[in-house]
Amino acid sequence: MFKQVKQNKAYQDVVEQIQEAIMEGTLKPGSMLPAERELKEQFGISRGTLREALRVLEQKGLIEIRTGVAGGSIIREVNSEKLSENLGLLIRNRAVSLRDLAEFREGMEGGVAALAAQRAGEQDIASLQGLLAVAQGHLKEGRKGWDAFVRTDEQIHMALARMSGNPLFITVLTSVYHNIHTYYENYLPWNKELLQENFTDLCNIVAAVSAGEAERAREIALGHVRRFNAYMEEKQA
Amino acid sequence: MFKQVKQNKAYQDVVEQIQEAIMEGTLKPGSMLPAERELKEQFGISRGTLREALRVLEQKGLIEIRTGVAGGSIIREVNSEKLSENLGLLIRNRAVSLRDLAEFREGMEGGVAALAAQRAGEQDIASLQGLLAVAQGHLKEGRKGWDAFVRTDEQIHMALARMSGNPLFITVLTSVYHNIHTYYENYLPWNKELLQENFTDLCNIVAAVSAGEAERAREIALGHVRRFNAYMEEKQA
DNA sequence: AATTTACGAATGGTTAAACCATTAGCAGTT
DNA sequence: AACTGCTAATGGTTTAACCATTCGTAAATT
Repeated sequence: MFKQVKQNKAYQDVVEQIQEAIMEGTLKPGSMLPAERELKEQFGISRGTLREALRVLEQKGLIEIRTGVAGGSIIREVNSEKLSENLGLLIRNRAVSLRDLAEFREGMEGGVAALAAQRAGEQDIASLQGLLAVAQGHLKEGRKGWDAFVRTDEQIHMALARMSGNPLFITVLTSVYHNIHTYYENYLPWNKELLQENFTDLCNIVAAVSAGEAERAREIALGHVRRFNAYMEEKQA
Repeated sequence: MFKQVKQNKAYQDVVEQIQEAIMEGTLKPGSMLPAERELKEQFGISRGTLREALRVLEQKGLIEIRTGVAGGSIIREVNSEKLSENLGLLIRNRAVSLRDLAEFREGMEGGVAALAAQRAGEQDIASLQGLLAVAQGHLKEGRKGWDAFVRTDEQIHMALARMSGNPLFITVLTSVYHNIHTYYENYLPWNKELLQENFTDLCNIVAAVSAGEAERAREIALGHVRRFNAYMEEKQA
């Protein structure tokens, strides 16, 4: 008949209050919370309890805590760092496999390329072409340039994500790349043909984006990721 | 010349030790940590410091803390709950627009439907058809069944995500749906034709999934989301 | 015998006051 | 002008005690 009364622990209540204030905009990024000895008075709790609350907020990525005379709790710009960290935990625990990551990427890259094609400005296109040039340079270096090439490849994909203008794509892809990288480094046998093929794909994607051809960009990007994933499956199996 | 010495705070050290033990498998899900008063001795720290560490581990989703005589810190099966929570925070805070959410959904639904078509078993297909029947029932109820229809629609999409077997899709789409729902409820003007059209789409998607036709499922799902988003843009503009 | 009640013990939750460690700014010195 | 050392404010940690919740068990009741 009646609803269970929610018995909040004191520190949870503090976390919620501060989190809501941040979400509402009452507390703005860059501003600081009062000192611990002041805050504990405002909330009417002990310092230990307050510190448990602050640790939680820190772990959520909502505040950063600094020591020293000008130290304290600084409200942070919300970012995807903790999300990425969390994803990394899942991966390490084998809850998310390399295959899962690759599949997920396959689902998103096409859409990202299409959006980028619709929205890229002149500056964006110039920066893409700059990255392509860098990639080509690394490719010419032979084996010792491979690592750098892969990183540049990743940068191009991230640049496309940014041009999509969609913070969700940017955040989620950032996390995926950050975590997929370790797999590549440790397990994937690279070779010259694969890199060359990748480079050609990238050139085609950039060309389609530059021309504003969304559907063509989508198709090429999707094919690019698919081919890459197929290679990976083959080598891993 | 020398590398900066990393001055770990005591609680961080504790977090790392316990986290590593969990990741390595030394501490298995379901097992319990010693009581706080015992643990603090083992680590050689005070109880307050230990509790800060436990709060962090709890916030990471690695342990669950229970009170009472048989209480304590239980090692949890790693799951995506906190990742979802984190994504929700990002969505709320970054003022991710409805359009961003819709675009992102557009990027993923096609791939999800295709994977579901490849992987759905007999039971999965039966449960999809059960959901369709429920949806149809709500549709017949007229206006008062609309809300229920929308919820069922969402359940069908979530079921497809689960059938994709990819924890990333499941996690991310769960967060997206959870957050897009509030928008729909508050801002979107539904009408009978739209719902009917949605229902037809769903039937077609389920048919394609049942037949194991991945590419057809992809196309229909993509078209479905696109048509829906277009309608939304029109009504919001 | 079965059920209910009351209590004890173990565990997490919270408090209080003190002291340690770090750091920005200032005052004095060179 | 540059260096040096002090001061004060802030987070980091410790200690010891008590409160609150919960499970098992023993006693009381039916």
